[in-house]
Amino acid sequence: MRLHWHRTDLRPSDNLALVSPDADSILPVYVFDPRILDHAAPPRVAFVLDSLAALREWYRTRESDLIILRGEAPTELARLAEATDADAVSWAQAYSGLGRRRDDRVRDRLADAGIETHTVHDHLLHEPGSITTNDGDPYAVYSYFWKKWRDREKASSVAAPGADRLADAPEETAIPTLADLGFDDPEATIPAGGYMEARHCLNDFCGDDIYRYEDARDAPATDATSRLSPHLTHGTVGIRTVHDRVVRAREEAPDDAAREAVETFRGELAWREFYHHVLYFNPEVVTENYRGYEHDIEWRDDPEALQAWKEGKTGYPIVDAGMRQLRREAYMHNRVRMIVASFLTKDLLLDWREGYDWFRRKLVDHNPANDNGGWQWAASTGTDSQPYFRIFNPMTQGERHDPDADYIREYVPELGGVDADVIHGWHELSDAERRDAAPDYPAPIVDHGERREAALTMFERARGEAD
DNA sequence: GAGCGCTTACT
DNA sequence: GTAAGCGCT
Repeated sequence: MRLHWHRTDLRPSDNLALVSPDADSILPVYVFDPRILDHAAPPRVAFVLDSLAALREWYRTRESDLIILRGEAPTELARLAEATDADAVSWAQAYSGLGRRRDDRVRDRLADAGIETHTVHDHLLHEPGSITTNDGDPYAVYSYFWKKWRDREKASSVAAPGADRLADAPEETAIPTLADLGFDDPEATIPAGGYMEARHCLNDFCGDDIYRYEDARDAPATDATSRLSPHLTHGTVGIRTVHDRVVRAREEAPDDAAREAVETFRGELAWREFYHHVLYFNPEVVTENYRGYEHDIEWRDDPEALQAWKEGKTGYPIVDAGMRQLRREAYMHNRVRMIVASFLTKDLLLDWREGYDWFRRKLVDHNPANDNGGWQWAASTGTDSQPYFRIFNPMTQGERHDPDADYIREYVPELGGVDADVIHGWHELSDAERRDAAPDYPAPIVDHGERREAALTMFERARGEAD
């Protein structure tokens, strides 16, 4: 008998370890480890609890059960393995430094007890090290990575294990509540978790919105995105299942433009894999700049500006709408994530780590690979060597991507009755005009033009080009 | 076959 | 500005 340790693979089907032929029967287990929970936050834990309930139900209808444990993973898994006479424990390979260190401790502890461990690469279509430059190095530029990733053969999804492969549970265990785990209720409404919900998301998206993804993905008011990100982060859907369904959508595409749109979405799956590879080969990026500068970047220390950003009260409507969406839904449209990240680092001149930490606490889909990759891209400390210094103009971005200001008005009620042209020109109004239009919405807390120059100077100094 | 200069493109 | 490919040595 083998234990399967579920972590970010909260699904029964398209789960490689559950169908690998090396065990006659499998007993599934999930562990709430305080060392890992230290880095978690209410939105993600709430999503996990929801997903665990669905997964446990799947096992229970097959006369097995998901064992839920609390405590340090090495100790708990060794104890359960001994109690159930399991001779092995399997899990899906982790790619973050924290996850790999934890898994090393588990592997050592189990080896001491004479228990085998099996790890499988399950989270990515192409594991780290399998897509490299012609010299064999990991890529630091996405576009070259994409060219190789795009054309490489992908594995197909696998079925769920048959009931005959599942072991009887020795005891019934309870799923804890958020309060049991020491978390407050999230302030946001958390999207439903679970493998069924993930399937719905995937099928909804691939039946319709995927064909206009190219044109509509950057319009947050339309939101023609997949909403799959929490499911991919927590593994309520398998990546092979997603890719198979996307390829089917491409085959069923009505025309070339629709086929292109599907390919654009496939590019987003490649970004996810690219950033996982980057994190795997550079685990320190969660706290350090990927790109070295000659001197430290002299980020400002401005707690009030940081607080205004977190609360969505910067006086830049598109930024504030995004930050309010985050608090309300534990989610933010991806285009707006780029805008608020650029604003934090290039307008408020605050360290990307502050933004990354807030996202880590608030996003239901946070994972260190994608989130860190996105933050360091916005902060100009990451991969991609850019020919120009990237600074988003928050007004232009708002006008271009939310022209009717529908997204802004949805999330910023103070601007509810205000015309789009007034909203997009908010920075140009006099105090009296602003009071007149929306008395409860703040004036811009910084001047974008001034801060743009200050950002350029800050990075010139870091490069050692100015004093 | 590594080491170079040249070219190309960077969401 | 710089990573990566390419062709040449």
